[in-house]
Amino acid sequence: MAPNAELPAEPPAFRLLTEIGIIEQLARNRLERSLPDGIKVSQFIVLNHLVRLGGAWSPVWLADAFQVTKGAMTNTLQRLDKRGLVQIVADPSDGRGKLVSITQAGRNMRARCLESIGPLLDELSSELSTKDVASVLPILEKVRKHLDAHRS
Amino acid sequence: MAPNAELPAEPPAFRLLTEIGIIEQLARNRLERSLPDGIKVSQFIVLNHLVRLGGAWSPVWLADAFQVTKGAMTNTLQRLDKRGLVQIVADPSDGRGKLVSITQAGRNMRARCLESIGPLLDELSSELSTKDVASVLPILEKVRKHLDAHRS
DNA sequence: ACTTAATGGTTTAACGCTAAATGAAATAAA
DNA sequence: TTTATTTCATTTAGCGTTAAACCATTAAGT
Repeated sequence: MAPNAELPAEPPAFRLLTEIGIIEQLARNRLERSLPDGIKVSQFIVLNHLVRLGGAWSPVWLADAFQVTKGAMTNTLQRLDKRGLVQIVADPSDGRGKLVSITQAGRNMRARCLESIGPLLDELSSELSTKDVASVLPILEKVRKHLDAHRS
Repeated sequence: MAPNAELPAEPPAFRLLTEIGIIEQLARNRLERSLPDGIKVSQFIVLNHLVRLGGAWSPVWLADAFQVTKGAMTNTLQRLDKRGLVQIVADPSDGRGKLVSITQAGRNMRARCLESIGPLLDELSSELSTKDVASVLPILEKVRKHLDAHRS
């Protein structure tokens, strides 16, 4: 059974979100297949940011930065900690808080992750012109910032 | 602790996927807050397509169309069926298969869903120019098709 | 016809996520 | 000081997802 060819189009914003949803799913799937040792995208993101930013950060700061709940961040950090990829210590200036930083093993793992996702990024880069990406990114940023600002 | 201002930029394709990931999460969250009766995005998508396409479709066809596994589709269809929003019958021409179609209750629910997500779509539409969306969609489609074609 | 392979759908286990409840510690108010 | 409120982190329950195993049925190969 073939789809009907004469359908009224969905609203543009709807199509945008649909496209984004599908890409997210395909990209996450592809990334997690290529990441080493069962590292998940959420874990890689934390590793990557800890390496890039350097220093020590609280779980709640990380949760806010990556738009996930505290519970999700607790889970991610525990898994990274079990592998020795991050170091988690009590915040000396706040008895409630903790501070998370990268370890050398974490740095090495992040480097391996970068290598493993390289081919995918290269593929996309050759699929898209620099102009393509440059025109898309600001618009997506606008969408993201709007959604971020208006999440009741 | 403030982030370091002098960071080398991530590769463009990386930033693209990051942006898409965050938008997906924010959009899904916002949508599921506004959809009626705890309808999930995955359920709405199935309802919407059944209404738009009409007719009866097999679970495996739906799973392929929406890029989810058969198990995920089984789950979604079972929840829709429990609510009486879809009708599932045995495929008369294939003893293994089933055929899924929308019910009147499903049509009504889909209409309620469209109303409930209207405000979000309107917001995005006013945030983005028609030209914005028109320039973004083809590029995202290119990304999606590439990922779809190259998922080993 | 018989055997083998492929397909349709379900189920299970494992994971990530959210929302909400909890306990501990810091802050504000009285 | 004492009380109330906010914040940090964890835990629990529930949902959606994948991957893999499974059964029933159909299709293909011999």
